[in-house]
Amino acid sequence: MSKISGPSGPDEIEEKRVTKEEKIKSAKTEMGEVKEENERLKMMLERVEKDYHSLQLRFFDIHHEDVSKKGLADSSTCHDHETEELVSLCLGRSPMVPKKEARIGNSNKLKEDVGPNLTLGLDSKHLLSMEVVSDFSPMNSSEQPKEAEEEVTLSTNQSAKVINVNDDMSDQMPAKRARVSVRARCDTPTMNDGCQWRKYGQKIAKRNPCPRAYYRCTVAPTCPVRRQVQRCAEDLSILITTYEGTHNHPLPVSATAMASTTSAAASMLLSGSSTSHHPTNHNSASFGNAPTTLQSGLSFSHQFDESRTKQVFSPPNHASLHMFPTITLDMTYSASNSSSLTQFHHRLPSTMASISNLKFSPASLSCSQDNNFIPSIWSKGGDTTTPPIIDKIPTRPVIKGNPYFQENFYQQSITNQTPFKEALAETITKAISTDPSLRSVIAAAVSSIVGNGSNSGNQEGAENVLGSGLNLKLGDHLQLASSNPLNQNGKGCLTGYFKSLSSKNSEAGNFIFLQPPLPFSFSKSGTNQLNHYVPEMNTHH
DNA sequence: CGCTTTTGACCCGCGC
DNA sequence: GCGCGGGTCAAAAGCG
Repeated sequence: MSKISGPSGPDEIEEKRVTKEEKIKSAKTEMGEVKEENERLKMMLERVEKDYHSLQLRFFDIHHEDVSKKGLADSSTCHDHETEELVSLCLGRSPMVPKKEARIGNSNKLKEDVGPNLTLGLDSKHLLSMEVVSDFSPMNSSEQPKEAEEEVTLSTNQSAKVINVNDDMSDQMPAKRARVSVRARCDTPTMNDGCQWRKYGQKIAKRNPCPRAYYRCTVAPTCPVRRQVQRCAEDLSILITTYEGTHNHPLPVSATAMASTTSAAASMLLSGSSTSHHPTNHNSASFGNAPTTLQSGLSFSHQFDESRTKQVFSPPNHASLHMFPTITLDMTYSASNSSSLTQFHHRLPSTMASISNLKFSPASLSCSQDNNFIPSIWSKGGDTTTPPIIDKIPTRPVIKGNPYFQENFYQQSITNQTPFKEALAETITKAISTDPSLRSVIAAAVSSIVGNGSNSGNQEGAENVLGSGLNLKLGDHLQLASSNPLNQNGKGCLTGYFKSLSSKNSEAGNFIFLQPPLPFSFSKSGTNQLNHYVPEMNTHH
């Protein structure tokens, strides 16, 4: 093998030049292809949006007719609808949207308003699971929520790599699940999220004298979803509900709100690294350790299970089964209650302090015990044990009730005498209007999520999307969130939610996504558990 | 009677 | 190996 030495001859230089040009050419070609692909996707999205709209309009028409009939027939029903309107505001519609538009659906308005943020009821192949894991796994499909649970993709950078933990990481890291913890002020034993839960255990956990109750989803016998409910030791009015797992069954519409919310939150968790560009997140070197704070309001804190706070800053590879990455949705701050904000700041450990930065009450869970402020429509059927709804309006964008909101507004009206609607509109509007950065932050997070989920874990792609300012993508993301098996029935909800948001406030779209949107039914379990959270010391262990 | 809740026992992983 | 703590099981009790 002779080695060519000495200065390159003119031929060689020419050759290099040609090679360079070829490279440039191919790069250009590639770029062109990508652009085309982008265009195609946009077109597709537009098409789907159109379809969605026409369906939605039809729905509104039908619904409106229905409402009108019922309204004429029963004045009490009117009241219900009022409540319904209120709730629908929290769910699918901008708080600013006049009820009539929201309900009846001004078609022109709708068409105009359906911004790129609209989330569509597509059967997204991207499963945005509550499981951290499932988002990145190529194996991940909605048919295999359980398998997804076993996959682990707690990558600090969560970058382009698609990791099938079963193959790649199972040996290194034990199975981890994303947990979504919801903190909300609630005087009742549990927040009613629309699902049916069966209590299977109760324990006194360390560092909290209040017993922790364990529930499993009983909607389907095989559903792996677990829920833990515990009062906050430092403020008994705060109820901490932690969800873990992915429903492997269709959910009642009333349950999709929480599912959407938790899946969205889990998504945030998953997108930890990408959201870490947020100024407050510089310390998020390891996955999920830093609180993700949305400055203008709703904030997520990534952390490990609160009961294991010692591990909060453990390196990711210090993983143990105990280290469930947990994202906390803090709904404890009521916009009308500035003092609670302050208190919360003081109470929280430093790592949590930032999450108290809530400027509105996005809560959407109900305290199941307190039926007083539950829309009468819910209790109409008399059977509070069954999730209302599916049979009535399967994909209803206007949801009947949002107990979470109810809870918060209940509180607000107690303290402020503020009417529900006004309070709702006020809080949401505030949050949205006071901090434009919120939108971008959420968009970033969501984009990264989608990048992970839809682009085969290609975060780069998500960033590109984000960078290109394609709000478009946001809708996708949201839909992704709602396509979680957790909320298989929730597409309409989230979709409507967003749509309305985008319709009235272009900045609101992303925001809502983070809100726990919804309607919840009353479960017997909820009402029977009043005493569970009164610190009972009779628990075992 | 069937379902849910209660609650003591048990299991498992971790740290020492 | 042992103790601790979180989580789950399952028999008994409760409830409608």
